[in-house]
Amino acid sequence: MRTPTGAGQRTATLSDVARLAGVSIATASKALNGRRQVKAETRAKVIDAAERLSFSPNALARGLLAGRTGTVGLLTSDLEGRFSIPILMGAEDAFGSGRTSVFLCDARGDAIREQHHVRALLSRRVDGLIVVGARPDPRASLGPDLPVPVVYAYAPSESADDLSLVSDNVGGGRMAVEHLIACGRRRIAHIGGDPTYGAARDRTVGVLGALADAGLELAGGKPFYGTWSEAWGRGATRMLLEQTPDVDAIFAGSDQIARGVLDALHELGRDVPRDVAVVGFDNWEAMAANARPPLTSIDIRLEHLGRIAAQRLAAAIDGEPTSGTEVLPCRLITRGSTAPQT
Amino acid sequence: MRTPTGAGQRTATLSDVARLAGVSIATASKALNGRRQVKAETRAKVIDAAERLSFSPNALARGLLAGRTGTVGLLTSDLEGRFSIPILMGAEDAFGSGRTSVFLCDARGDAIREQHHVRALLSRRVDGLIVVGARPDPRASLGPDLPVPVVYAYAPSESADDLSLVSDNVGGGRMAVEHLIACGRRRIAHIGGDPTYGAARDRTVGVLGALADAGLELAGGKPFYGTWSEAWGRGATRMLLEQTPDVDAIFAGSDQIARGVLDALHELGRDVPRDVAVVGFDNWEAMAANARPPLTSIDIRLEHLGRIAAQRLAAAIDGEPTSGTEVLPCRLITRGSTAPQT
DNA sequence: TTGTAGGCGTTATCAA
DNA sequence: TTGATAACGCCTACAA
Repeated sequence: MRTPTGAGQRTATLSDVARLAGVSIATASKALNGRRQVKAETRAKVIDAAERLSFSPNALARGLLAGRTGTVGLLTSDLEGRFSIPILMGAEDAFGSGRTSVFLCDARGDAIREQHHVRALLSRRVDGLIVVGARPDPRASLGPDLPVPVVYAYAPSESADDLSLVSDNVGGGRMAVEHLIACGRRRIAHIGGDPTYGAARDRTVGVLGALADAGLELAGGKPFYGTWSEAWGRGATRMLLEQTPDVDAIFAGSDQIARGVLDALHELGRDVPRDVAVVGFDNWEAMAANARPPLTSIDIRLEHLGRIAAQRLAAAIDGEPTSGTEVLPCRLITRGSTAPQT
Repeated sequence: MRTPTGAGQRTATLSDVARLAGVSIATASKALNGRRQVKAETRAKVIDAAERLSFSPNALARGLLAGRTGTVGLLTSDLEGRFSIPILMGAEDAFGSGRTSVFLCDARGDAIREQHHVRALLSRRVDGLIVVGARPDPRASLGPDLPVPVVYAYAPSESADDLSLVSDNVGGGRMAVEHLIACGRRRIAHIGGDPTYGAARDRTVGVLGALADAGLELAGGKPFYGTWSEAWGRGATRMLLEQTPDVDAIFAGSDQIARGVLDALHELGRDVPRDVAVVGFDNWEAMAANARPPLTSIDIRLEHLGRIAAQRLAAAIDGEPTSGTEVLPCRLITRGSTAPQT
């Protein structure tokens, strides 16, 4: 039976349960919340009644009283969700089985919309906020005056008073090159992404560090910067091979760039990984795993980032705030595009 | 100044505002809510006080009273968010500026977890639910007894009593083939995805319909089914061209498959679009726009789907429920992989 | 035009 | 062991 509102049965309240069980509201509450000041028999009666009415406590009323809602806001600006979704999933995981739910709001890179969402979330009395930036560069802080703790993930806050969690792009770049060196490569080039991104420059820093440690120089003489696209990966590769034909490895600034690199190498008749090894960045499964050959890539572990963000936020909500920027390590995922040189 | 909890200032309540403005709580409420039974001067005083305290009404208290929370649950099972994120964005759009916020929960294809999330959402007293399935095949209904309206998007409910919104896969397949015919192609083949997906089979139905209308037959004699992967696109294309070398168009069941098709055609020395035109499905921007040449694709308009879902849900919440399955049309996005034959 | 009072559904305190 | 009662923050009759 449906009511005219399109909804099923009206939700039962605690007083319905109490009435059905023949006890007071207070007793029903205690019974359901596992308080021990209630006779086992009574408790059973109440629980039975609650089940029969499929009672579910009103979190609003509860939150009103407790001053906590078990609710967290995730504010993103990442249109496609490529970054925020894994972060969200990690966060959901860490918050554990349903004690905390997540409001996801997309500001679409618009400051006005962001303010708007912040207000909406605060009026819903979220216990805290996770802010995921549109790109991994520092972004404006939401300010120090919010009534709830905030964790910035992926993109750090510009303010050192905030807590920010970011991926270790320097370490990631280093890791890629160290892997290539371990595979026996010596003529290693780097085709980076958009140089206006700090992440692109950081990765280069790692690249140069690892090369220096091994007493090597960057093949091609300098990093190549362009855009985060396959087209750039193709173009840069052609340019690179023309001027430096003896390259035996290319570290690409993203998996999309790497796809372009693979394409161009294929066209130029270079075998991957025999002639040239390739490493990507992001470990974007759909891109990396379906490449030919499958692409070795640096995984920035966004789910892990989300998990840590949730942990830090939970700690802050419980009165143990932290601040500063935490840099989380990347991870190498080895696939067919690199292989030890025999 | 930070309190020890890591949070900024405590949030002001209506009574704080009232006290600062020197009026009663009731008057403050009326003033802020635009009731006209209040002197302009008083109203100004109250509004000023509210701003000074950066007062924001407690949505919990409000919802408790009103029986509505301005909150909706979006329950997905789509690990990567490729489908649910656009749907979410469309829904957010339609719900408009912040009157309604969306809880996003990912059940990860696990029925237990889904039940769990449903309970959590209901206890938070969401006004309604949008359920996005993991794949576009019918899925189990959440049941008729929920206290709030539900809209199934992308994957329909198995129950006709529910309201479901799905993409028109038959129409999409037809649209792809009609476009190819309009481009002057006559030897059109279809490389589909996983045949256990109703969507894969539906697209074929559309293909065959369009061909029949034009008095054509499917090149290759039958649709090729496999998996939703680039590798399958490559393999199937080789197989197809071996047995039917005169193919002049391929409609792929997904953009990933289409990428594989393009790859294989390139290797086999067939020019796209001159020798063979290619159409994909999904209009997955990252895949389609970066393909070489850029891929014409059928867009299933997920944001639009989300927008309609939100509208239907809002209507149901306002007491105008609907049921049955609504089939939403696709859209053709033309790019370089098809072109009128000259 | 303003203020008083009751109630939304819970939980916690205290008395019975 | 149980039950009455007072919050939580807001809105809305109704009374002043």
